[in-house]
Amino acid sequence: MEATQKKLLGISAELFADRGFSGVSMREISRNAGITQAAIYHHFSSKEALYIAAVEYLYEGQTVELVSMASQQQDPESQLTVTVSSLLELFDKQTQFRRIYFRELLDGDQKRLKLLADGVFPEIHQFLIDLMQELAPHMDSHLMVLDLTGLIFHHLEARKLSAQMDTGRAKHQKLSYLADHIVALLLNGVRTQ
Amino acid sequence: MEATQKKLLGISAELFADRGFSGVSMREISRNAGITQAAIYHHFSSKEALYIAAVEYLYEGQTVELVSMASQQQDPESQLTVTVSSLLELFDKQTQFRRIYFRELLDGDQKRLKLLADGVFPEIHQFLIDLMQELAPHMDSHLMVLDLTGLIFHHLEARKLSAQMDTGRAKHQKLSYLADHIVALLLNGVRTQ
DNA sequence: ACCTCCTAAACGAACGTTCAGTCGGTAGAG
DNA sequence: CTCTACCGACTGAACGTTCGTTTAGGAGGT
Repeated sequence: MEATQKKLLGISAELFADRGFSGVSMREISRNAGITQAAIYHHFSSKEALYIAAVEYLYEGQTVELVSMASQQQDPESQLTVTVSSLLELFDKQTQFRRIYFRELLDGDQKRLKLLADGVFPEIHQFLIDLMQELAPHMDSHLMVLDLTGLIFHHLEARKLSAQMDTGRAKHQKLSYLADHIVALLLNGVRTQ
Repeated sequence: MEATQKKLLGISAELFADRGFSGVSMREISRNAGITQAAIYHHFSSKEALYIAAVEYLYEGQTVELVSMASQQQDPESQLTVTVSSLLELFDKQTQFRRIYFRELLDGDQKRLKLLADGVFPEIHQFLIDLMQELAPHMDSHLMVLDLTGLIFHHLEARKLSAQMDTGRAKHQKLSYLADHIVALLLNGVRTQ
């Protein structure tokens, strides 16, 4: 792939994740990329095409990093612990992916959701299914994936909100504290161990 | 409040929830309200002021409905069951609030998040704290609220995504199935009962 | 005479997109 | 080895449209 094209995809992904499709203009993208607006149309046929390409570009990197985690642990419970804290750390850094995920949930049409479902979810799904199958064969693994992603993504994204609440305390911003809480909830629910 | 003003707020809330701040134009709002664009500025000073007013208008209705639920149940576990399915049903219908919540998580600045934290969360928080305190005094109730809202909101919003997946099945779209799953997870975690 | 609520029309700015043309490189023909 | 034709990558300028907002004024009630 061309250097300019890759640069455009990276910058577009960053801007679109930050402010959404209609919150970013082609002029702004071109300015950040150091080219003219017209040059974008040499590489992508429209703003929508650029957006979709940028989202796909963002999806590509995500699945690979997941597979190599947590499999070295022995018992399932340790694997879950490692998985949760790894996912928290990973998606704490991958802010763009997290935000695009939420934005696509809100605004993605059928076709774009299919892209998300086929391009990203199968791998994370399979990865978690293997774990959950061992840990909790009686649960609906499909829903378990949505539980985990929902808990992790929501906690990460809601930190800004927590910080605004009277009850919000510093520990709630710490990933390790979040991880312990989520693991405890997933393992035992609200019951005392 | 004036009828026109209320109508503007309702229509704005609907459109902004559907397509976001920059995805909706003042012309579109005025067209839907049956007035001219200029008339909006008689009631609201700017697009942003209208957006904020619409969001506040959307927040107002939410907290009241919560309080009257689930308190008639006896044991804490039944209360949780009723609460989860009530929240699922409520926010399944309140699509606008759900979408605005996610949008504000993504795009809300400090001031607007404070609005959300102070205007909506304290009530739902207190409501759930009372329940959780009884059910699980050893857990962090602040995080429990985020667990619950995260699980419920994410499951509801992710149904569109589930439908696109190979593993997506009809039962995953049923609220009662979701409710049973969430309650089971919250009560026991992944462990077999 | 004044206020509230509204319309018609227009403002400049920003939008996505297009178009003609330039520039460096490269390949085929002589 | 040079001329020429062509290529992809890009610029500068403009297209028509839509944007948020403003202005001047009118209708109706008090």
